[in-house]
Amino acid sequence: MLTNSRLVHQPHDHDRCINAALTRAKGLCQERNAKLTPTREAVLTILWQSHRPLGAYQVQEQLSKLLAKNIAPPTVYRAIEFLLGLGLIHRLPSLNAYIGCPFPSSNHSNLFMICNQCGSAAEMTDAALNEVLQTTSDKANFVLQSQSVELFGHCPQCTSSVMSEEGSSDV
Amino acid sequence: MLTNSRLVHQPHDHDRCINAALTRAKGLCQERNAKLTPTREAVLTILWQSHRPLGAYQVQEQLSKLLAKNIAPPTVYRAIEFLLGLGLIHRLPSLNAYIGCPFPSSNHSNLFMICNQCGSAAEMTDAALNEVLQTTSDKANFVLQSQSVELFGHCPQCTSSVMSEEGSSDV
DNA sequence: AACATTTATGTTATATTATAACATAACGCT
DNA sequence: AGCGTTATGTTATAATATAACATAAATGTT
Repeated sequence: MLTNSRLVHQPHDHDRCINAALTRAKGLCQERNAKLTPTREAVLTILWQSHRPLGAYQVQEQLSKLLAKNIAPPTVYRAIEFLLGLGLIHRLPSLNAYIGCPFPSSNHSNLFMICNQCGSAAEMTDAALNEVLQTTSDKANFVLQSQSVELFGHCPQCTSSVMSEEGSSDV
Repeated sequence: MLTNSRLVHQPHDHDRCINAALTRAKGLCQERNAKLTPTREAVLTILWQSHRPLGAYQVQEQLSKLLAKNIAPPTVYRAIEFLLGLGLIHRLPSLNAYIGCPFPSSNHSNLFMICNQCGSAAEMTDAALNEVLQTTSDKANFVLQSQSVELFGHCPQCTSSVMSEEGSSDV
């Protein structure tokens, strides 16, 4: 089972995460003859800097700052589209938001655990899950092409902090 | 395994579907002391009339016709919110669309099979799936509260028609 | 190097989905 | 009837996403 749950939910050297992600991205782009332009690289970095999914307009803000000029929505959406195409990021439909993918080269079908409290999203792949989805589809004569699985609840960190300080409420 | 796959994908007397759904809705509202007002009932009917999920503004159009007066978005969204709250309809996040729920009273977690070709969406519940999701969450110390599972592909009908007439392409 | 071709970005406008805020109307209770 | 609660009407606007066309940058070809 591939997961970045521990990385998302525990303190760690996040700069190394980001660098590793950029290195992977560059490798993948070379393989595919795709160009990781400065804009695209900046968007990828921005998405990786946050363990929470970011909306396109949040990306826009940060991108404008980072590149020190006004960036219009289409530029952001184009970069997002490019990165989605390579599997370097994912879209979380229920949040209208985007997040870096920790294992872009593995041919996986994604599952997200989204914390209702802190907004973090951890990605996993689970063979058992994919089997069940395939079996269920087969039973219904449904030809499965892709999937979106979003789980909502409380991440480990928020669960333990809820235990100590009472009366916390979700976002 | 609860499913409305056959109903969605095969010809049937759909008026009976709708009537049954309305009857269930009325029962549920009585239980919960909730009022199924004409507007809400109309929205539910409209959503049931289509086996494809409808966007809020599609509902608005049809509702305006049905009630023979201009209906503004907030009215639609309020009715939708009400129906969602009772579990009478579901939202499909990846489509920004809504659809009637075939088994609102059963305490289920939903899965949708969405056809990329005809746009139909069939709902199912699958015990095995829910177990896997629970197990996966447990392993990650994630406290699961709710979920959204959307499968994309080709429904049985479209799959068989693809076989006969070649060269069809997805929406 | 000069040119054509493709690819990426800039720019403006607008479509689509959803909600805020406040006003009015309908309902349910005493 | 009067009062509080719930539902709807109305206007404006927020948030998300894309269309359409112009420019620029990179790439390939002669």
